[in-house]
Amino acid sequence: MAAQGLTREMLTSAALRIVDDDGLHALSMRRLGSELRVDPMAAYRHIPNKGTLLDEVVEAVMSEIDTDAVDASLPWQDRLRALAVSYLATLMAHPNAAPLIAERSLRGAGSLRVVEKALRIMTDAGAQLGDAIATIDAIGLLAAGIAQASSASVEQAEATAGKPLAGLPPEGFPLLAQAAAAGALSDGLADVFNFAIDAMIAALEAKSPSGHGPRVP
Amino acid sequence: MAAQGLTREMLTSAALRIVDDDGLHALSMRRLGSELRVDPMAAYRHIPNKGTLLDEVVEAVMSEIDTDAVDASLPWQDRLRALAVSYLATLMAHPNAAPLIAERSLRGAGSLRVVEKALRIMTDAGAQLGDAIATIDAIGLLAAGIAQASSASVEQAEATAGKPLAGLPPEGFPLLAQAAAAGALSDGLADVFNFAIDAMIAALEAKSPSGHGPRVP
DNA sequence: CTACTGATGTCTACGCTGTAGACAATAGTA
DNA sequence: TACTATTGTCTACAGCGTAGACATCAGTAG
Repeated sequence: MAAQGLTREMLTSAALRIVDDDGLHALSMRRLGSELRVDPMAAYRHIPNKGTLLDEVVEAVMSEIDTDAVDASLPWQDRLRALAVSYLATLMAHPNAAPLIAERSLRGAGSLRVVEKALRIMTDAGAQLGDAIATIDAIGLLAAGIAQASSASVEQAEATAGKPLAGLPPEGFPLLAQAAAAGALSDGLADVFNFAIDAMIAALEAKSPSGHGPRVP
Repeated sequence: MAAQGLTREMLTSAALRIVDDDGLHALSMRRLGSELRVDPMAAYRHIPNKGTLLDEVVEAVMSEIDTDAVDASLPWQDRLRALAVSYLATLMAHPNAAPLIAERSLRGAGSLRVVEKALRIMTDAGAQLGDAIATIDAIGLLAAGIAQASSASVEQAEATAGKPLAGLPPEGFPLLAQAAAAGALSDGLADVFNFAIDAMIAALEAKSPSGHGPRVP
């Protein structure tokens, strides 16, 4: 007997809000119900189980990416980079949902739309389909990992009392200790992303038969 | 009153066996206890909570990697590749544990040992520490993603009735449909890994001041 | 207007989870 | 022999996802 009736969209957006605000572990059917002032079981009139609710949340996040925002007149390298950056930005806007996305993307149309767009950018530039898939796979997983890592200190590492390496014996791991001290493991994650993207783009360029991007009309 | 007394190692190896055999979801404290013919609560005499048990499982898997197996006389590119390949091979030997490793590596000495080794290979070759970190981050996340994806069809996708893209409208996603038909999304995952590694290595080579690998004595 | 039908929200209950706290039994030492 | 620390057992609690019965309502056919 809520306002005027539950909808799938209300469930999805409430679920995403819970995840954003209080983390993935806070999203339970009971919590979802109480958020919508409704019996926990009411959700099951609109979704078959919690798994599909999670899929819908992933779809909601992935649909925030505007694949048409990349300027078509730019060279393919820049378009690919722009798409990847906006993908990462979207994940960073919902870092608590990143594990979800890493696990359950490639299912709904919203996610596939982004992948298809990236594939087209690369194959239009002359890349092999297999190499293009390798590139988005690597970039997608990396972005999810980065977004997840960026929120790990907030949600999860509070159980381990601080940074991942805090309290580690610096002797035996001199390079890691040095990197941790320089903040390269947490602050420099955007650099990680850029480095990987540039590496993949350069590899695609090297493999492409023509020296510069071909333009197939 | 079991055989002669529980140990942390018995718990860890039993936990890993459960994960390997029946998946991550099958690992509960009750199941762990029944596997060892012991009360579920007995485990808590040796570990503070389930989370540290999971950390131990990650450590056990990571410790299977033999970082000294890579021939030190090889050029750094080959050594890095060998290390990455043996990392992926280890993950593929425990695909059900891959999500665990993606989430909880960089905590115990066993994991850090591998990372430190990779860092040293790269920095010895003249790479910047930041670039080296970017490389292992990307490779590590990618390997975990690949291992996870390779088992996803077994453990998880049985709920979604088959391959990720099965039952998708091919129109609208022509490239993805083509890739799925060619098996590039499941069979070609090793190629994804090789492509990414080669790309990262090439990027490191390009950034390194000296054209070929320097040898610091 | 009545009676039926389908949709939607509610309630109770089951088996599962991690784990706190009391109790029992055993091993090692003074 | 008596005390103590360690380790396994038992019971119990709050939480989880969700199956199934029941209640309430909107819309339609007679």
